[in-house]
Amino acid sequence: MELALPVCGGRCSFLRSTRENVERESKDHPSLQLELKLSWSNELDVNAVPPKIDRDGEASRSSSTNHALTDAEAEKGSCKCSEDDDEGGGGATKTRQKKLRLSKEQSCYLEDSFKEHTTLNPLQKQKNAIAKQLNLRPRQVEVWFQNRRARTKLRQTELDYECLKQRCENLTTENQRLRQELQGLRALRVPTHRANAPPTALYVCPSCEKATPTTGDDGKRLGGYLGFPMRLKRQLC
DNA sequence: ATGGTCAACGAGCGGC
DNA sequence: GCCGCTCGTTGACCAT
Repeated sequence: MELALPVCGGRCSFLRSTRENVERESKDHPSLQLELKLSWSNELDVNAVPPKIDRDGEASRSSSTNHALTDAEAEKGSCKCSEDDDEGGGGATKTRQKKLRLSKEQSCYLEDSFKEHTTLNPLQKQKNAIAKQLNLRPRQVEVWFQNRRARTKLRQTELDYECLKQRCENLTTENQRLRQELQGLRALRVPTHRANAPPTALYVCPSCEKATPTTGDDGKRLGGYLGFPMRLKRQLC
């Protein structure tokens, strides 16, 4: 089986490439896919033996997408290719990390943790526990939570925007309808309206959308009588 | 080739 | 001063 070249020359990329290639090769073989799925799904077993890789090409037990550790690396708590970057530290010789995607299993575990709490609890206990569980560095867990919160906020902003946009469109439509209605009523306007009956003003609270009819005096106080039998004003409750 | 996604980072800020 | 956060950005990776 053909293997992709290691991206950063380290074991992690090699393992990642191995897995991706295996998955790619298995696309046309459903039974093999099932086997692989089961194989990948074992990765979270912290008691499992770290993956042994056959450099001749066959992954005897493939690793996670991002960071599978050798025994030594697991003990050190990091599998990163550059050793001088633990916890975001590093000196003048610091080299940039290659950006490697987290595996599905790692992401799922982090998602589950995020569902429970969107922030890591203090004293680094949770962070370290998750990091240990997933064979990641605590810094990676921290960054993942930061980015995840940012994504949540962005999604919410997009949702809010869509919601406001929809409301704006609805109001525009309603405005047009009312204008047309107004034109029709203007054409039918009867003078006795002004003399005998106070005009009805309709106030709609923009927050609760509740419409409240008011007296003519209210209408005058809030903007003056326009001479129309019905008008729409917006005012907070 | 290009645009989207996401891990990673640095700056800046506030709480303790 | 330290720590953890948000925000903006960068760069690797991936799908098209």
